[in-house]
Amino acid sequence: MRADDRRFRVLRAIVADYVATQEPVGSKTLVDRHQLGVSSATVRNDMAVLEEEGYITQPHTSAGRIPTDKGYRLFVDRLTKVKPLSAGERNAIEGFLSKAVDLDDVLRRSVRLLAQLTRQVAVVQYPTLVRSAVRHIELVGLSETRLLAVVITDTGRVEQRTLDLSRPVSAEQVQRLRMLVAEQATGQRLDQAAEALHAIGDTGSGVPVDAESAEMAGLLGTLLESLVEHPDERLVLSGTSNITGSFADPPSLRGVLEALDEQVTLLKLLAVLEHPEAMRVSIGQENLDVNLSGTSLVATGYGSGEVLMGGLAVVGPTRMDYPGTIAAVRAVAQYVGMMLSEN
Amino acid sequence: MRADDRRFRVLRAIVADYVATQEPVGSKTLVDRHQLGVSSATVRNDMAVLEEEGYITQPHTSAGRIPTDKGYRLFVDRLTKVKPLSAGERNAIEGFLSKAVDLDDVLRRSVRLLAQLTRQVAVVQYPTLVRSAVRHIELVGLSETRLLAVVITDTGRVEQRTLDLSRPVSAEQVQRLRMLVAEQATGQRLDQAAEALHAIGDTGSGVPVDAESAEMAGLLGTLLESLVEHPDERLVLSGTSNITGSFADPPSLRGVLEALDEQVTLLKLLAVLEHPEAMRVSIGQENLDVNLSGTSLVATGYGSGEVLMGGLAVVGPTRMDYPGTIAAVRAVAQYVGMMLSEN
DNA sequence: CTTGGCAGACGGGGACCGAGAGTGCCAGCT
DNA sequence: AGCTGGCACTCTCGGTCCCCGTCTGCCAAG
Repeated sequence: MRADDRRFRVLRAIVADYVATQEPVGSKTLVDRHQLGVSSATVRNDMAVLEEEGYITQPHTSAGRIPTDKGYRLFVDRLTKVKPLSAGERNAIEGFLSKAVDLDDVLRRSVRLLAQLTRQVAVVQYPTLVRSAVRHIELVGLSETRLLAVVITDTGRVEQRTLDLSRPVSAEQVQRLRMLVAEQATGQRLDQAAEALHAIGDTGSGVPVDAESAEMAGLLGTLLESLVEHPDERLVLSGTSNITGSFADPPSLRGVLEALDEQVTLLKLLAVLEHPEAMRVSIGQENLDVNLSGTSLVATGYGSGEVLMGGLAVVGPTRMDYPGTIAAVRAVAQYVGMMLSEN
Repeated sequence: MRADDRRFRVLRAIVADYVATQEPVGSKTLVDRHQLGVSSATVRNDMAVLEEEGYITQPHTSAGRIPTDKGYRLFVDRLTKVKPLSAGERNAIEGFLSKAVDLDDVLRRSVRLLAQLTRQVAVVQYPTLVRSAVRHIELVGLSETRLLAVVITDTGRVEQRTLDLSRPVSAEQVQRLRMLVAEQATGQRLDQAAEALHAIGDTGSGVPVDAESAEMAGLLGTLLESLVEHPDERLVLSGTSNITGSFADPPSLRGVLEALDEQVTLLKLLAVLEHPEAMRVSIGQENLDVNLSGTSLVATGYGSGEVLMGGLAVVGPTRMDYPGTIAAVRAVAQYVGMMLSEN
């Protein structure tokens, strides 16, 4: 398999050169710039094979080769050592993030930082509330059938959701419910509180309540569950201007910006993450959205310990510095996780 | 002043044509497309005068003329009738916005709508909390010297701010403060509550408190004031992809995106608004930011009645349909104001 | 299996040119 | 005095042509 091995080295060299120069790379420049130990003719043969196997392609006859999505995929899959960030960079990250005063600030600083480090577009998802305990739940009647629930956790996070009720409730009922909820949920972990609220109304719960309150308590319980399970569907974006250089072609640039504006696609891509440590690279056509067929997404989760709190990603052209981006994404994710756990 | 009058009509025609076609407009096409009642030669003379006065310019010798910033300024200042939106459009706005379930949703739908209506970039600022009453204030100790204050208003808005204390406080002190604040502030309008909190510690307030609590109450008071006075410094953006067409030139496009990313500039531009009805158009170089020297900003405030709650704007190329944009911005601002007042 | 050599293909860039659009100016008309 | 038609001039834009350089594929020899 020595020949196969060399072919992979050729592919790697092509990726490296193309990422650096943004220009199709030919056999001669390849042997000049990398120590491949063979002549350009040999490289040409290897390139012919690589092309036949679909790893590289030429934009037009008699131009150099550029990697295909499949080529990048192989390159990324075989990445062994992710070059760690320099001590200076790590210090810069820590210094910049530690100045954050609240959740919004942490997230905004993180995306910004990530965008600057990678010179691409960065995205961070608002975190979930796993493991937090309920400090207070406030209920506000918006209309006869709409209730706003505000949940404050002991970690200082605040979440609000609207509740749609099946039948109208009176102000007194809301007031009673408020007391009931305070009694049952305060101090508990979110999931426990959810359970407790569901239990109300069940026979033998020991808490005497009317039917409406029981229903609403149930709704609240489900709401708490959804707070725990479903990550917030908000995203923070930064560095949009960085991709102007990467997509000179106006229509494709427009497409990318549209996709970023939509957010739906991004949320879907981030939703597949299941573990904070998981690093997912999605290249070109692998993204479902046609608008993103020219981009790659480097995504990972963040959280405290094993618990996934949210996702974080970098979006850039398929022609990007994967090792560098992966390193930056991972590092920032780790710091964000730390910042959010230690509170 | 008949000649002067005609010259203005020529300028108006140039603006109209240039906005429509995006191409420099010459004297002949001008007389063809508009009923100016004079020959092209006369128009040429007028154009020469307009150019000398700085209202129009030619990109290069023997091309048509395009309006300068000064030209747009005159055009906008002399705008009398803002064409009202069609009934269909108004219905569409109302229908789309009325589906919103909470504040975030209202704002997101508004920007989105505005971006679609104008085919440009839309910005909305989070609203202030004027006139709201305090339903609940929750305090969470983050560290010995940091306190998170969460304010819930009767309108269902939730705001959180961090408080930096000059000396460490104990959990019991925070607990005592919580009771105190609940007693003094709940149910009051924000500004009244702020006053009440400041009054604590003053001689003769009748409320016996220790020095630390008094200090913290004071801090809370100032915090409430700042909630009332300073608009939230968050913005929601939409329609970024729309400007790719308007700025074919990559570097200038990048500049605009950078400015939008920064937000600081936008916040400054929105900060000058003082009244919900005020409509402010800032053209080209009038924007302080060099990155925005090719764009115009059409901004207005929104709120309930006389009270300004926040700003709302459209950013686009100086070559934009001012009457249409102004109409759309005004209409959306009115609806947003309504949505946020009626809650 | 590798290498050097060679012919062939093809895009990019520069030079050239003609068409078209637009201007400025002037003389004449009202 | 102001408007108009005419005319000469200027300049950009788009198309064509052609050459240069680069890169490939293939082949025969090591």
